Formats: sequence, C-alpha cells, structure tokens
Amino acid sequence: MLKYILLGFLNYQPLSGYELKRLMDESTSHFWHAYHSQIYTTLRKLDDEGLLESEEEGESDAKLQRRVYTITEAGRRDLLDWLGQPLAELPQVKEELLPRVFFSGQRETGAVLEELRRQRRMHQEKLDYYNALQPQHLMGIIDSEAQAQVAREVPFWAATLSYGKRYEAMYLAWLDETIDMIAGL
Amino acid sequence: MLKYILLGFLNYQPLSGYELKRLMDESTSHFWHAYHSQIYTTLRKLDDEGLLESEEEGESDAKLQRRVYTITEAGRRDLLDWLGQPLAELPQVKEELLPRVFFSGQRETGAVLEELRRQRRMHQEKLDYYNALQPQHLMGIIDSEAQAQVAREVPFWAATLSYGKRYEAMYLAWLDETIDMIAGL
DNA sequence: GACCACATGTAACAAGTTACATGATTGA
DNA sequence: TCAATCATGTAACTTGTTACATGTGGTC
Repeated sequence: MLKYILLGFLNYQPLSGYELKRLMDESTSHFWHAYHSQIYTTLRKLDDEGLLESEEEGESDAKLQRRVYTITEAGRRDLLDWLGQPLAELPQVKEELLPRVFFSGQRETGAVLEELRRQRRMHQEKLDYYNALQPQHLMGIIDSEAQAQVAREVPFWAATLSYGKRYEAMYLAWLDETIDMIAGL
Repeated sequence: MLKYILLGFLNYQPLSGYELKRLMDESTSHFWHAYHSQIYTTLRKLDDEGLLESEEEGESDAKLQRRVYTITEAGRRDLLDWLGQPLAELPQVKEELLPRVFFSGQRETGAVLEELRRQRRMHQEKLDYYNALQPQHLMGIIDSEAQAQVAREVPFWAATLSYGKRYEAMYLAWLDETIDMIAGL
C-alpha cells in the first residue's frame, strides 16, 4: 500500500524521501501512516524494480545529498492498474482501544471512565486539527508547474479529509455513549 | 495485541486454538482480526513464556488431539497490567480505500463511482449483519460455569458492537457524500 | 463419494516498528 | 551555543499474511 502512495505522489512530480514523508504526514497520515525508515527502504526497492528512477542532487562530493526520485512509465502503469482494481473485500479494521473495552467488564469503572475521558480529549483535539486544515494546503508543497494538473485532485483530497472528520466525530459520539453507559452501571 | 485478546478470553475459561479463532471471528473481528496461523503460533509462545499452560485432550494415541490452554497467574497479572495502562497516543488509522480516493482525481469518474457504489453495498451488508447480532450471542459459546462471571461483561461487549454499527453508518454517510460530490464534478 | 465442519500446525514472505547512527544548515 | 529542521540511511525485531500440509467425523 505504501508503494502506491509513494507512486501517487511521484506521479505529480519528482520528490525526495524526506519530502514524501512530509507530504504523508500532512495529508495521508489520517488514513495511512509510515515511518521514514519504511519510506526510504521502499523507495530503494521501487528503484530496483524499475518503477522509479533516482538521482543525487548537489555536487558529487557534497556531504548533504538529497536523493530525488522520479516515476518511470512502468511505475505510472503500475499505479493506474492498482487504482483501477476493485477492492475485493472490506479491509479488516484494527482499533486498539476496543479490545481494552471488550475485556474491561471486571475492571474498576472509575479507572475505565478516566481512560475513556482521556481518549475523548485526544479525539476532540484531532477533530479540531482537521477542522482547521484546508484541503488545498497541500498545493503549497507541490511545485507550481504541477499545480494545474494537481488542481483537479483537490476535491478528492477534500473527500479524504472529510472522512477524517466524520471518523473523529463518530468516535466522540461513541465515547460519549460508552462513558454514559459505564457511568450508569 | 493479539496476545491480550487471547489472554482475555482464556481469563474466562480454558479454550483451544480453534475455539479462540471462532470466538474472535464472532466477536472481536470487527476491531481485531487474526488468522488461525497467528493464533496457534502466539498460543505456543505464551505457553513458552509461562503465561499459559496447555494439555492435550483425548487418548494419548488418538489422531485428533485438541490442545486446550489455561491462563496462569502470571498471565492474569499481565492481562490486568495491560488493561490498566493508558493508551499514550491515538493509534494510526489504516484504511485501504482512502489512498485510492486520494489519488483518483485523474481517473474516469464513472469507474470511481462504480467502485464507491460497490463499497457502499458491502458496508450496508456489514451494517445489516451487525444489526442482526445480539451482544449476548457470545454467552452461547462460553461454558455455563463461567456465565455468571461473564454476564457482567455483556454491556462492554455491546459497546464494541455499537462501535461497529456507528463505524459502518459513518462510512455509508461518507460514501454517499463522496458519491454525490464526484457525480457533480 | 463429495463436501463441510472440526482441528492443528509449519514455512516463507511481506509489512511495520523501534532503535541506532550520522551530519549540515539556519535562526534565536 | 543551543535547538530545530533538514536529510538519509541500516539493523534488529515484531507482526501479519499467504500458502502448504494433514487428517477426522458426520451428513447428504
């Protein structure tokens, strides 16, 4: 999956690993997150497979060498193939708080409530953060040459941001319901 | 994480790998899923670490040997420790459909809409399935001796099921919004 | 006789996480 | 001079997925 996110961004313009990490943090991280270590190793792999090409920027003996990746035709084909493939099944959800709730029936309710209220504050913060974001904010990171092409993507970016907001709002409503339920036991 | 789900169920009563797989499929799978291969290997590991004990059921030379695991005192302590630990940060969400949407700005809108409508049908089915479930349904799988103890857990199981319903309802609303948005481009 | 549910495992691989490691540039 | 940001990588480990492999017992 990370593979296609990297190809997707590189389809807009050539970028370095560091820039890709920043882009992901500012845009895809609410539905797909990656550590820099995984990004760098995956870029190398895609380079080896011929889906990307790379070159080092700066003088040959400069200490600070940025490696900039460019998508190849093979990479573009792979990305478009993947985008066209239907998702066969619903992906498995993994949600860390839920197993704790599931097995919390024998815990002291005060401790459970405290934890859920802490969670509530964190989710509220996240929602506030999303509400402050503009989906166009990514345009600032992308080169001006690529912006005309990329402008058409803005409503799709906005759709994923909307998902983030709905998710956090749903989570808050569920926490409120669950807190009330436990408080009433 | 799987470790604690297994300990959580074994805290109710001794169970085999197969039974644990079934329990997970019927209860935790909407927030944590595992393949049988991972369940069997994890049980072995927990046995080696002394958090579980196991014995083979049936005659010594029987072909069909069920291995039944029992939680130890150390296992119970580990489970309770974990339940008491606050979740430091919000876990990273990983949602496979979103990266596709994010990079679909250059795709043909007809194909994107078709895929989203397919997704909509699948999420509707899932929601229908959750709505048909009773949170007590797990009681049927659990031994009658353990039921009195376990009855207190039912509202907590119900809370996780409620999460599943809210999640699917949110997803449907988001899909409707996104389908309308794309259809209007 | 075919199929399904029961029942348990290993092996190979892919993906994700944490820790280690280094060094430059810029601004307060 | 201290901290932050820029910038890139490797190593060790854990977790998760897919495929392989085997055999029983009951029922249609």
